[in-house]
Amino acid sequence: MARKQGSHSDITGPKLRKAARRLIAQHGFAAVSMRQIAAEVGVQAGALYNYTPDKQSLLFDLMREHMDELLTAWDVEEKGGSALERLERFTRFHIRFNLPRADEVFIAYMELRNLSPENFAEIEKLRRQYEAGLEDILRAGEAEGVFAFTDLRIATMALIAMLTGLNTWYRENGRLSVAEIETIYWDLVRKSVAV
Amino acid sequence: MARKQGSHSDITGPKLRKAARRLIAQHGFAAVSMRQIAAEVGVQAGALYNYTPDKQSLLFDLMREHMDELLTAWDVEEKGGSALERLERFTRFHIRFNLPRADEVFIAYMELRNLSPENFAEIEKLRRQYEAGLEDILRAGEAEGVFAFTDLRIATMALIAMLTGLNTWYRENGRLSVAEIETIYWDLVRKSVAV
DNA sequence: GTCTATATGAGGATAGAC
DNA sequence: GTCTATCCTCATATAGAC
Repeated sequence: MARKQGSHSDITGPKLRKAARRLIAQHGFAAVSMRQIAAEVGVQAGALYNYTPDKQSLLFDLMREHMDELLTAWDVEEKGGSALERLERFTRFHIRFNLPRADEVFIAYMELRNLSPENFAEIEKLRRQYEAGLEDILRAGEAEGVFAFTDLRIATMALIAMLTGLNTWYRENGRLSVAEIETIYWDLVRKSVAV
Repeated sequence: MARKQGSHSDITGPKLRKAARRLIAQHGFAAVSMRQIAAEVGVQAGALYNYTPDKQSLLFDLMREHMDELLTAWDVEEKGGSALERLERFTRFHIRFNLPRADEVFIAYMELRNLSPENFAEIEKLRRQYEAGLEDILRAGEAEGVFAFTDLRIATMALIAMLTGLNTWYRENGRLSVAEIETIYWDLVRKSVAV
């Protein structure tokens, strides 16, 4: 039961991740120092190395955690049905999942170049997996005859870019609710691949 | 006629901009040092300060030059006509202009946070100008009754995000020509705002 | 215009005391 | 687990010689 005085591993760990996420999203990985992160956590820089072997691992862990959560959440959401239903579900899921995670999404897209080659490959694999989810839906819809597009791969990338772009201008407490935004985007998505 | 030996201002200047553009796009502004840039130019770091007052100005000049070229080029291209013609022209222009400028576009989107507040405001103004070009077209199309969308601002941002996203996956010598890509995207754009 | 040399500071990471 | 102190490297920017 007794816990050593000064032992805060269950507090400092999450605080470290949270501070790193916020600071990296705001200033960029290269521009943020371990000292800055430590200051936000409330410890000295040296103490951070009890929680991460180095700065690179810190970035990698943030990105992998984000991608894992994304894939797991989509796995739960994906429930079959017609291609049209599945595409609507994907559209709304993507918006609902990404909107409250502005920092994570920003980092996942902007800091790829700061990953070591091995770490980059791993994150890239997870991203491909997610893209494959949408690609499957579009392929199914084409087979059903409810979707039409010239190129499957381009349609996939174009839709993801369109939906993710929302994060660059969305601000909480804006003039539209998330539900309204979902519906507006669903209208654009649906028509863009309509027969 | 005579030129002092060792005077290379007309060579080193452009070389500096070119090296900075490439390195910043690859590694990020914060991660690139003046020494790295100088090495690529072929001079010592101190010599760069004959061409730029500081690192921040270097970034700002790159971004402003890019936005100026973009706005000037679109100004030439924009020739009136029906909203449908104008939207097709915008779509093809955006792709044709941005595709060969991967580094510039990347920097323009990724390094905004590394601009000083004043510089940020100026670049942001130019970006808004460009967005307003598309917004005008969509508004005109709605008035003509040839376009339909729920929200003008979202439609504008969604289309720009979709088109610009192309830069993240396009590789020269891929399986599709630029002309083919233009047509494929135009199909997606046209349908997404169709009545 | 470019060089070398340097001022001045900050960076990541580690060692050893508590 | 955290602290202080420190190593070592690298950064931007400037000064003055050529």
